[in-house]
Amino acid sequence: MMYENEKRVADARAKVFKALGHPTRCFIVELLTKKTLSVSELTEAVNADVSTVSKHLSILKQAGVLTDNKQGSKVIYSLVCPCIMDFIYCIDDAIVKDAEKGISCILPGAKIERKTTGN
Amino acid sequence: MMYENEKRVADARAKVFKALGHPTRCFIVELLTKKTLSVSELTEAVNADVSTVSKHLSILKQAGVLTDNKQGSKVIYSLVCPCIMDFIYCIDDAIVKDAEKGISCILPGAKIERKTTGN
DNA sequence: ACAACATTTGGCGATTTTGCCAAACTACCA
DNA sequence: TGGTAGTTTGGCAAAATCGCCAAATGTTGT
Repeated sequence: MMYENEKRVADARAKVFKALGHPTRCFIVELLTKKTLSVSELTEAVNADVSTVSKHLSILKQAGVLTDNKQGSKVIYSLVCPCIMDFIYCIDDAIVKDAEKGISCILPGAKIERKTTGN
Repeated sequence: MMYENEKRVADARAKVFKALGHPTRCFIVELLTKKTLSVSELTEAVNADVSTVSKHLSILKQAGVLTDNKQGSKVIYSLVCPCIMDFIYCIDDAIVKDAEKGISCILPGAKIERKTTGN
């Protein structure tokens, strides 16, 4: 963390990870891989206050994970880069491997369903 | 977020992301792609209090990102799964793409050096 | 212009994270 | 056994995050 550039790179990466580091936000990202959704649709899906969801969306957008698109009075959110999901699957693999090796059972009893390439 | 399993998966994923969601921890992970390092070596590299670094390491270990290995009085940390770095590069790509598209310039002026496959 | 819907923003208490210091603990060595 | 280097843990104050409510803003249709 000595040099400026290192610091900047670490900050930029951490910002993205931090944005994804909340269960609701992870879930939102997953939902958006299937199709674009409005704030109210997302709100219903995640079962939280609209204002809370709006703030989560703002954090994800700020981090560059999502974009929004105004359609009438609705705001439609979508993934900037669907590759983010590949990336989440990579995490899943690591989690599952961990569980198998008994190193640390992060995910007790949960089933992770992984999509095949087609979407 | 309605069903138990969805919640558990989101929690597990978020835990990993959260662990990576701090500049110092991101940097530690990057250092460990090059070679395994002891707590004191890492402490010097990141320029923070030993106790702080130790706690960061504990968080990364708890999340399943790192393992440790006691060698004498030293504790050597290493990446559980080097694939985590591919995954960080994937983030970098997204960041750079963003910057290029001007959607959100997350990383003003920083140069991200990406390793080729050989390490 | 008004009402109804969709979303964002401000604010606030509650909780969590962060980073330093001091103290405890462990392993090695003289 | 005492000393020292390496690491972890406890504690605490400062800072950040979270989630809800209320209020403001924007949009559509009448």
